[in-house]
Amino acid sequence: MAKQSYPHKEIEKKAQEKWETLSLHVTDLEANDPYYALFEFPYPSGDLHIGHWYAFAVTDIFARFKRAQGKNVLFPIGFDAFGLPAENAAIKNGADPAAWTLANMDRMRTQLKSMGASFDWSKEVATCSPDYYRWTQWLFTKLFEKGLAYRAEASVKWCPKDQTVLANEQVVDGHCERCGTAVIEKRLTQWFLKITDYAERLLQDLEPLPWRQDIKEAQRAWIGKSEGARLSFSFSAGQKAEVFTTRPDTIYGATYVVLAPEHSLIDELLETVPNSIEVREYLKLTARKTERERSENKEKTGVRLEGVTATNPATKEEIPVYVADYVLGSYGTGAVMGVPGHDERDFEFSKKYDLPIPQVIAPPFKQTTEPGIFRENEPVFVNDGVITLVKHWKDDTFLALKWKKVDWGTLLTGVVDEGFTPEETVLKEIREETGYMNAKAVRSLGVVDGLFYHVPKAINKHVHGHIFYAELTDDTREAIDPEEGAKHDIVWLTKEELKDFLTPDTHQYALRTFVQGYTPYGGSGSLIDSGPFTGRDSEEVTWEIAESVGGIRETQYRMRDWGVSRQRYWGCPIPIVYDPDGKAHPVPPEHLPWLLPTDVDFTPTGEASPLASSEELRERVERLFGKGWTPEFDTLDTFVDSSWYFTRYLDSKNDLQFSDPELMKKWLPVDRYSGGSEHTTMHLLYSRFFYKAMFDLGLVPTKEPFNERFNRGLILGPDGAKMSKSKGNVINPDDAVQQYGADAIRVYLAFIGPYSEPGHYPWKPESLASIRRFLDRIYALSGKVVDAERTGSEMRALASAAHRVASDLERFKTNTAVSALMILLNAFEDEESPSKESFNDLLVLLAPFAPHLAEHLYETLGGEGSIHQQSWPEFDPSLLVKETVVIGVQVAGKTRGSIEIAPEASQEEAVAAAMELPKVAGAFPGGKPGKVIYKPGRILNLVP
RNA sequence: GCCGGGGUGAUGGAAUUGGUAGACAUAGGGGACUUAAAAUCCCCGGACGGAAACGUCUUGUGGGUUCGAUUCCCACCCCCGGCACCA
Repeated sequence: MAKQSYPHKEIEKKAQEKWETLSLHVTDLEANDPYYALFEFPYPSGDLHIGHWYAFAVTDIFARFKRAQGKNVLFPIGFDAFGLPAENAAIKNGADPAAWTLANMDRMRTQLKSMGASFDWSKEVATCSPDYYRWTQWLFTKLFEKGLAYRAEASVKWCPKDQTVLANEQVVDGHCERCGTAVIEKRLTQWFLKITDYAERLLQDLEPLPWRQDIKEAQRAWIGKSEGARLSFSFSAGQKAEVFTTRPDTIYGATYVVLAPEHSLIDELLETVPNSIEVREYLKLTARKTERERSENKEKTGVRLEGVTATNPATKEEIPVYVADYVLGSYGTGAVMGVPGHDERDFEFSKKYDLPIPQVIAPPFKQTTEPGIFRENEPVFVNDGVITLVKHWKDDTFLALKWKKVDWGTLLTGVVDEGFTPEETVLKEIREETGYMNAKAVRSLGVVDGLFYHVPKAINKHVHGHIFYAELTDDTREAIDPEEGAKHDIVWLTKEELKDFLTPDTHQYALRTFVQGYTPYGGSGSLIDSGPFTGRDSEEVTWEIAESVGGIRETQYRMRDWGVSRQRYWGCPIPIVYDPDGKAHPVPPEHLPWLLPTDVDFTPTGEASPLASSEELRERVERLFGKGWTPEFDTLDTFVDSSWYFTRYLDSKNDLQFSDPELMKKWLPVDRYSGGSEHTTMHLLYSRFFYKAMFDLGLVPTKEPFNERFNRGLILGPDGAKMSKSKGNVINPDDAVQQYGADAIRVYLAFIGPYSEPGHYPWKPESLASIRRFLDRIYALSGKVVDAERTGSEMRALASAAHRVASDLERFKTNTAVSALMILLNAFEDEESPSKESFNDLLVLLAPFAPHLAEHLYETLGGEGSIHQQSWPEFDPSLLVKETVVIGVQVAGKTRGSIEIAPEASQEEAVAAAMELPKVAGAFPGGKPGKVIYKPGRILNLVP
């Protein structure tokens, strides 16, 4: 039978009108069984692109599925309508930002409706509407009253092209995220929200959320918690500098102190230092650099404050003080102690300025291969030893020992006996073990710890290996103890040969240190030259050491407060006015919404915010508050608008409250929130913070706004590159809808890959065509159905599809859900004449994916109401249990065939069936396998 | 560099969490229908060998645990994402 292509345009239009008439998607917020399915509301750019489709169509599939499952689903939509593009269009074409935005919203509504998504338009919000931003302002004033909003002068990222302040996240590689212009820094008085007060809670409450690891990790990294200690260093000139360190255990290795160029102590110190001109020069230089430039050039720079020293509180040594811009003024205390032996950055700095690099922790190497694997939980014997690189008297080779009983290669080693120094031990060992008598230039290369099991002595050992270098002056040699000589042969090897020859890791370390020089070790281990703590484990005594120098525990966060001021027009006006003394006051609720003035010249001047040009605003303030009062001219970051929109959906028309508390109690937190990965550390973190602040104000019912969170992937152009106008690979969804229909696009996007994992998928027209074919086949099949009893095979196929689709959709694995539908269709096409009843169930399963086609066919077959009011078909679970299963038969783990048996068949039956297979029988001439592993319904493995 | 997530056919991706690897599709090949093409339908579809039955190999690489490993453990290589002078 020839397939006909179904008339998608007609069908889709009709179905959409039907849903509208039935008000099918208006959620009754009072009804039971709430399920809040949320997606990030779009910016009204004016054109619906394929990314929107991916975001909304696939979440719509989920929303429809949840409804079929009996949930009362809220699936709202709105517009994140403030923002730069409207203003840029205004600057460019003289358009009114408000009119431009509203026109775009109109256009997008039409496009959005063509998707056939079940959005509840009755609850639409637009952040630029005074009805909405009135509450953004109200919430801001609440935060202000709670002390969570404050003003401070800060250096901000400034885009010279957009003439605006950028959030840290909007700066990508030192360039403006939007226009790519290099960002500069500027100092302005700004409004900030105290997100740092919530750092710990944002971190703690992240833990139990059912989110993917990568999302949580990104947020954790952004918060950047470090636990450490605040230590105090006294200066020779009488001052004190506090430093923050996460490694107080390395304080015996602190050889200098660094102050950030912004450090408050510097001004005072400048008065006494003899090289103040040089220091001032340096300060000027770094001030001119942006933070970006400072970190771009990783070459460390700094200037010593001549004549000033600090006392290392542990060693009591006087150490130099530097100003260097590798220390940030904005983090910790703006001062650090330099520990070059155990910090990469301090190491670089010390090398450049020729500072000593003492080692205070020995890197440990634990033996993990035979012989001598370190035995955890057994007593450990600690002693000192030496590892010596002995250079040949003439050649550029080194003495190594090739052991006779074991396949080992080592350097010369020895135990440091009571009453001997390591240096003495070196000379002693050279003589005793090799007979060479004249060595010189003994030089220490540091310490390395070896932890291993000493097989002959049957004990765990922890040896502090003092590494030395020595040179033989000549080949004068005496006879050695034959017992010593019997253990190993002496070989002379080059550095390169040693690398292959040396067995223990500790000796490899010794060689590396000799060849490359010392490199800083940032881990833990036993302490060296650390006063009373020498020999102890650095990790164990960290806090003891901190306390011994009067340090106090402290936690630092990398996250900074959220700067929310924007020197732009098209945003929510900050609801603040200043009295004649310049003190900030919140605009009281009766004056909200605090309207965005319209008599504004929004051409950026770079000097003041566009609102400063409004006469009306100035007059308004004087009229309402009195003479001499002035307005705030900045607008809010649009991330503030979007930090609470999901609470407004619940009660979008309320003009007494931002949302109804009872409804919030019922509907929050959002059950499933889907959006783009790009919002992981901005929107998602900001809205969590904002919501928590609201929670503390008693405004919302829970401490977290979102339960599940899913980040979606990206649709690429047909060429596999990111869609962009310049590449000419942009797919216009409107065209695709014309050609294939909305349903085909929806199913295609669901099938492209798992929605639960963000992947990158090229747009493949041939694949879309195949999805359309799939829908056409369903359409064709509808002509074949008959009024008849449903068959067992139909029922089984339906039962497993219903089960599979449901469990896959639950986990957002839309691709396998579609594949289950395809399998179902394949099964139905094999039926002589599928029953109408069964086909109807197929349509219910299809309905979330292809809502228009399913609606049409449902109606054609005489269905009452809408298919989208039908509930998910339920089947007897026994239908999922197959009568027989095909299981693999293995011989010694190798597949040799398969048998079809009842899932509950006994082992005897299974073995008997397997023995029918010639290949299996052939493997057991005796007729009996030695061992049988039988997992009913899974596998039969026969082992000889 | 550090932290996460991954590497499965020509391609997108499956695999009940240790049980016949490659579901479902796409590209490709062959056939049917047709004067022909399109559409549609049927068959093949990891690699190598073989006419075939079949055999050997195969989930980034190398080891290990196990009757059995894509799945668990160790080492290494590569890709993607986040952070990056945060002490």
